[in-house]
Amino acid sequence: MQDAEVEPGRHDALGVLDGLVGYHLRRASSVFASDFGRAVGGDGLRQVPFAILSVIAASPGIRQGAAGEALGIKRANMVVLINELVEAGHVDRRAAEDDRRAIALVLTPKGRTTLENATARLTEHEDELLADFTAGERDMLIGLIRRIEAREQPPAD
Amino acid sequence: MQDAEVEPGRHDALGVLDGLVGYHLRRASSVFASDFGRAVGGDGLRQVPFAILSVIAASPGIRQGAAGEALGIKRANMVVLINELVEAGHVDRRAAEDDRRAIALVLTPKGRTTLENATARLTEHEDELLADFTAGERDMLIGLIRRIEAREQPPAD
DNA sequence: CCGGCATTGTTGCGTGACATAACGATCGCT
DNA sequence: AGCGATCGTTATGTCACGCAACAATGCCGG
Repeated sequence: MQDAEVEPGRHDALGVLDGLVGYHLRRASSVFASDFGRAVGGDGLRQVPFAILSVIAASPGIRQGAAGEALGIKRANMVVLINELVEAGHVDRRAAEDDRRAIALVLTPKGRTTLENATARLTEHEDELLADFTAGERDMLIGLIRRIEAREQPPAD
Repeated sequence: MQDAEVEPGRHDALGVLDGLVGYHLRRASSVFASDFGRAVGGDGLRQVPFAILSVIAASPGIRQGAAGEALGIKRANMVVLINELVEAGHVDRRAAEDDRRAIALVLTPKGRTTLENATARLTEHEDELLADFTAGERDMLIGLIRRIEAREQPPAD
């Protein structure tokens, strides 16, 4: 047995932090965030706007509030984000048919191609980042993470 | 086989987003972040400062820069964070012995108890959040996430 | 020994992703 | 008709970053 403080280098000296799932989740998430930037950041597309495009594509005509809810984004913050996407020509605001307060969101053709291009480059980057994962490990990972997401708690009201 | 768009409710209609590991990582990380707030947020302790306390406890006398590096925090941002911790009486700045530019960080007794209390409440909360995970699944999860962290890329310089 | 260069902490500023509170317009229900 | 809930909006604040420039100090080659 050697002295305990000999080699702190390998997996760092994080202390109790190293045993907490939350910390590792945070770091891993930031790794993917940086990679997102390398993949599509050059086009000025950020994570949240990309997520919004994806949701709208999956449910054309979705209400602004519903889109935000699916992504855990507050209505107040959606406004600015949708403004951006409209000004960028990726999204059209349309009046909802049955509710004059609401706004229905649809992708423009440009928005659709932007989403497709970004998705292609993004999956490519993810494959690279997860190169040493087997398909089974990758599914396992997504499965475990989804179970965590399911435990999300409402903000107490 | 039913129509594909029948029930978007259950696991949401996220579109391509649902297949991307990065997105799920982000959401799961935010679930833990909220839980962190519920666990120790009342004491005004945030994730990053807590992480710093943990690193200092693991390596007393560590340089400010080295502590930041272990956590992926830029030196510029460490200044404010350490200021906070010093003002809160959790950390002492000491002059490094061998380098008059550097600063050696140590926990105060108050900092140590704060760290211990937070750690206790935190692991408690994590156990709750991961209640339906077996020990094996939990280890599996941490293992997979750590492999992602290892793929972190330097900021190009 | 001394002049250039890297490193340490620091300051200032910008940004992205949130939160919270208050408001007008509209809807639904009684 | 009236009242509360809901939808989008505006304003404002916070947290966790990022980058650029700087003084003080350390290191090293000539």
